[in-house]
Amino acid sequence: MTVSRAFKRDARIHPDTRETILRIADELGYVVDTTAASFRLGQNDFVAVTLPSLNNANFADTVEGLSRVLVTRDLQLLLGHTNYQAETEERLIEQMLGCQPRALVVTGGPHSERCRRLLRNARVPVIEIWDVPADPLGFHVGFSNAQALERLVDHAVAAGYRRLAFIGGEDERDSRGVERRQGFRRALARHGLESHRLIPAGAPPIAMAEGARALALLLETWPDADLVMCVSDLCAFGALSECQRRGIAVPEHLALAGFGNYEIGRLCVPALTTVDTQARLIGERTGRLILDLLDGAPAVASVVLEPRLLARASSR
Amino acid sequence: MTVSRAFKRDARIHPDTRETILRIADELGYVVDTTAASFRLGQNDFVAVTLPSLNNANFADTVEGLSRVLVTRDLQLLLGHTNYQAETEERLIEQMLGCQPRALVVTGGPHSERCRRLLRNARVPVIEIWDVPADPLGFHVGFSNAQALERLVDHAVAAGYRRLAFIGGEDERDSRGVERRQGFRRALARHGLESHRLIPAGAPPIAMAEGARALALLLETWPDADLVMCVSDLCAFGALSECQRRGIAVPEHLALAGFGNYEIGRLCVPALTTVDTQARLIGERTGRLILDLLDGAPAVASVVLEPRLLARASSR
DNA sequence: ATGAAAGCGCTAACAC
DNA sequence: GTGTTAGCGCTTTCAT
Repeated sequence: MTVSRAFKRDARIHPDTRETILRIADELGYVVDTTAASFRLGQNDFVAVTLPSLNNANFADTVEGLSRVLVTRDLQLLLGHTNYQAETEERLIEQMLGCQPRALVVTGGPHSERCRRLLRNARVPVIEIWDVPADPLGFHVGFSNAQALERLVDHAVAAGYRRLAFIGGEDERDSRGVERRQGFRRALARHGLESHRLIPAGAPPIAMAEGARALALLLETWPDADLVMCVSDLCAFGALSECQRRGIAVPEHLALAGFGNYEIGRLCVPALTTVDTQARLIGERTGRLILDLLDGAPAVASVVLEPRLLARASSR
Repeated sequence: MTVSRAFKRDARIHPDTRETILRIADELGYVVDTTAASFRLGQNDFVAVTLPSLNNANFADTVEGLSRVLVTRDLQLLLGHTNYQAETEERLIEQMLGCQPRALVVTGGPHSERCRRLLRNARVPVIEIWDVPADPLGFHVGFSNAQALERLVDHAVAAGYRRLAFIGGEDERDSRGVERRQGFRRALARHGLESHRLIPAGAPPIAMAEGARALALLLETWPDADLVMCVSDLCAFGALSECQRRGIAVPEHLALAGFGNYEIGRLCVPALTTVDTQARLIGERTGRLILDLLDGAPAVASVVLEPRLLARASSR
């Protein structure tokens, strides 16, 4: 017991005793067994986070923001990725819950029924992020993907575009993409415009190559389109690159818009009109929510952020 | 005890009993408490990984490859990032070792003295990746960044380029960048060419914006350069975008080369000459090494991969 | 300031 | 095939 106290910061122990113990521990190469401590305390210092994909700058920004907050309490991130597969997510979440984390942060996706049950019965706070779930499992920090796309459509229609197309969002595994496409259709319907120019982009993750391919498909299918919205900036850049290869002037012949405010959209020529989802802020707010929960402080169950429209040169 | 058996694969238990238990557990949302199991068994299922940055497609590929191998044994990744800061790395590695992982994978960076001591005294295998360390701490899986750059220079010189410049690699916190710059200088010296056209890119992580800024600086400082090599494809794309904004034809007026075979380099116009570092393979080989170590199988201490040169349209 | 006792949830070993 | 027992190393609680 005295040894245990010697290794704690604020324990009542005689300085000499502590010093002796620490010295001997050092000689012996003794280190506190944190697995035993975690077990005894029924919890450890992990905050578990699931992501659809590791290779995504937006999610990386969120994790960065989350990490920045949690590191102030020496909390460790236990990261896992689902590859946009519900079964993988199920396995991952089960494994993570078994680790008894202090909180579980779940990024998007339609969850399997079993997964939803696991999350609902979890003995730790569950925070869904990057979305405003219709049927929340607990806490959530995010924004409305559909509404963000509606804003983008409103802006494009105000700028005079009438024959809008959308690339992506047809694969149910990417629920945020699906929502964006729904927002696209809803907004066009509201404006009394056609919303049938929909191009599939294939299985998530939707990257640049998919955008290039989808643009080629668009030119065949809906050559009359005057603006193409893409499920992400990466996809939009792929489309832009295909325009460049084909000598199609952007935005003169065809306008483009992306989603997510990735760095590529700021740097490419022309720069992409997009929506800033405030990825880092999502992480920071999630982190603060977790700290509030751990402190027993009052915590709002629903944090809804406002994505910001960024009008750039890829559309007029 | 029977419940415990029900959750184990090769336990002697009646199929009906197991089924009943699993069903009820599922209803209850019960999951095995792995902190207790880890404690009881004296070890857990973590493999800890440090990365300089989370927001990097190359590192993400490596983690993806590693994960794909480790998941076959239900090993979990404990991921942490250092933000290219030696002090952050020290804190991170200390915390990770406290978790008693089965192995510790360390990505790059110059380590602090204390950090090196921690790693050397670690009671679990330490694997350095993404480099061929001069003074290995244990195992390593990587490639020679310097040699990869030398190959790239050889190719450029063979193509007729004589006034080569290099962007990045001046900040010691990015040891791989430093190595690449050294390789650049060494190869030029070998060819009897000048190697003084060096442009700083600032603090890591070097992203696209830094590349754009550095290209502007290059045009002021070394306007005679005929080819610019960049510390990464991201940086090179930034430089390319700056060329596009300034109406500089690539590769006719100025040729470009990147590093890392990022997706952007394949899609942009013109596509980037680059080096494929086989990021995913690094992860897979690291995973297999770890499995060998856990199995007590003979494991090679040093895995050196061969980066592949990819000649594309951004240089002739 | 230090020590004694109990128990966290699991699993190896053994009994039936 | 299933149940019983014991104990992993720590920390909380209470006693001294």
